[in-house]
Amino acid sequence: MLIGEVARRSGVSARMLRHYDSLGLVRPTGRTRGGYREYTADDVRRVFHVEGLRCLGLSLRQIARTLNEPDFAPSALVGDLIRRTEERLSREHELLERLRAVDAAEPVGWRDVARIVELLHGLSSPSAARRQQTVLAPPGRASVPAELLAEAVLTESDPNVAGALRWALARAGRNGVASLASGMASADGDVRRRAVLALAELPEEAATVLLTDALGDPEPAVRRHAALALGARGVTRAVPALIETVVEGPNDVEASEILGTLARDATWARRIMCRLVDELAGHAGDSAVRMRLTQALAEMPGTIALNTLRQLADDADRPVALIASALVRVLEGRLDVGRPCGDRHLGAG
Amino acid sequence: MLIGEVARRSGVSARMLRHYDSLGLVRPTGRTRGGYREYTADDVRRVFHVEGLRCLGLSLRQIARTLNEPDFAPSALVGDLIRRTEERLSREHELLERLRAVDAAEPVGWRDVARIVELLHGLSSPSAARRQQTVLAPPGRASVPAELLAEAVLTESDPNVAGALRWALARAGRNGVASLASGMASADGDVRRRAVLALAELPEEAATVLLTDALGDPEPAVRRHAALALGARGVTRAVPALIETVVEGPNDVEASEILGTLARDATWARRIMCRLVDELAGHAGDSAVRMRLTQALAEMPGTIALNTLRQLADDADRPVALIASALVRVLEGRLDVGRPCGDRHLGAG
DNA sequence: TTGCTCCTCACGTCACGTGAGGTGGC
DNA sequence: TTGCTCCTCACGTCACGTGAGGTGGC
Repeated sequence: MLIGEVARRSGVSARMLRHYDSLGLVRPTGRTRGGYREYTADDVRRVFHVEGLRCLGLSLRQIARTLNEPDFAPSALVGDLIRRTEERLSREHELLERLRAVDAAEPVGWRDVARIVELLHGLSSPSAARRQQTVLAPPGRASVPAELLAEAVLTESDPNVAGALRWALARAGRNGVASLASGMASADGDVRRRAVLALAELPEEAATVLLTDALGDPEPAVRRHAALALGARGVTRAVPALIETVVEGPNDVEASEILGTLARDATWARRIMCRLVDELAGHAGDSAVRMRLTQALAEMPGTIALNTLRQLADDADRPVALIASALVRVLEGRLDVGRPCGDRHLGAG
Repeated sequence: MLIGEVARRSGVSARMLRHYDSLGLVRPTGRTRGGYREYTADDVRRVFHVEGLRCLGLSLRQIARTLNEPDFAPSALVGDLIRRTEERLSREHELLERLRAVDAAEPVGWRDVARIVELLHGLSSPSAARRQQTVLAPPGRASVPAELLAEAVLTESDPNVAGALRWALARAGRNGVASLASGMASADGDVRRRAVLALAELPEEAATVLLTDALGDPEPAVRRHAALALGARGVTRAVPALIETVVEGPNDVEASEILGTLARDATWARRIMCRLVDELAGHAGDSAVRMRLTQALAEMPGTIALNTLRQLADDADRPVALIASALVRVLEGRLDVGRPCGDRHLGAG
């Protein structure tokens, strides 16, 4: 079979078949009197063998080794090819991320493009100080696109840099919410927590909606931060998660204060009181939880928690009783200043 | 600044800086009397600009255009780079899949490797006939690794080829179950359905476990096929899904037969009867559903459904009443042959 | 004078494509 | 004789690395 026919059957160009010949990869068994290469069926099979290995990413040199060195086993080389491919894949992935970030920023000219790349480098620098500086004083004094800030805030582990990112994000307009929304869909609880913390500082309605979804998050910290942010916005759907926050511990003081604010509405005051009393009864054995709940009672507006606290002052749990009686005294003081002339008293303090 | 200093600061090799100079990308503003290149601060800025664009994947030629042609806008080229990167990414991804498939097959020599690649090509051919042939008569007459068959069965849309794949998979040993398990974790309902159909033909205990999990699948077709396979294995946990299958329609005849077999156990006979009667009452308005349930009653062993069917023969729903009375006649015939001499009767038929 | 830096020129990499200039076989 | 296929030789691609052989400035 002449070279053209082999090329047609195998899809390998005649040029490459001559190249294979010169490298010794596939030498046609014979030549015609005119010097034409003549391939046997076996030669053609070799061509297919070579193509098979090439489509695994082996170089022609490596294929030559597989043909000439009988001890050259596949396992090590295949493992190596896998590793290299994974590396290329992750590099290409990062490149794509950069390109998409540039595209999203809608640069006007190439100077803009170069500036965005510099910014991306700064935001993903291994040095926290450099990241911080990039957020606070971006190159070219231009503003950082909100999408980039949102992307960065989702992976930022340094609390100072994260704070700076949230600050900048809140000033960067509404484009960040969409990126934070995709962060909320992450399987990684830390990413969702960072997204919630950033959403907490965005005043937009869309942020409030996402925070409300986050109340059902499997991660307690995510629920907690969502509840605090929503409570501060007066969203009463956060009440159960706020109560949970008081019970669980972290951020309980803040949660108690917010519950106190929400309880300015008479209906909600009743509901919240009811939930707090329920939880007190439900955690009979747990002194720490009951102390936090007791302190939450003291945040209720006016004196609506006074009778409950008086009962708790006689509680069998000593620390709870002590705190409750101290709080009763404070509230009774509040009763005094609550009299018609009370305001003057306070002013005189 | 001399070239070495610029190289150190920018990370670009002196060789490349000379190359940039020769291409006109970054020409140092001056030369010393000795002919040394002298870069100004502005020249160095240009070097960084060029590096920024290079890390987006622009070729040096393209960067030269961005510098020399003021009308050369970023948008089109960036879009093009994104597309090309996505293409490379998907090619690299396919390569990685191939390499992993080869690695998993633990080839002894390079001939083995080439054969597996040929096999992969055959299995992912756009021609269904070619895929079919690859499964039934693999190249080199070697057996196809179970993992590859499992991978292929998860994406195979042609019913004939899928059937051949399941047949081959059932013969290929137990290695396929792990791949099918990852198919069960897919977000794509079609993939999970194909996985269940393949698991149904694997006798291993691990397959039964996965099928049991599939009873809780959100996709009705997945639950249905899992229930049929489990029921056929005598797994009574499939009963609720089998009842659901009778109610929903597709595969109801098969589901009824399996329920009949499971009802040979007296306890389960009672439970299944109870569920069927419940469903009959619960679908008062729906003639089609009630007909399927009535036919399922006829599959109950012996004559345990006879009284229920007699009641249904007087049902207000005409088609249901007609079917029920026909079935009552059949069952009463069964009563006859149930007499001591019945067997002889049957044998004489 | 001794290192060090810089200079230009040029080859090699890798898997090809694309000629130029010439010839064999129907 | 006219197309067609084949031959060899060799340059170009692309972003570099690595010399060779020589020189400038402390």
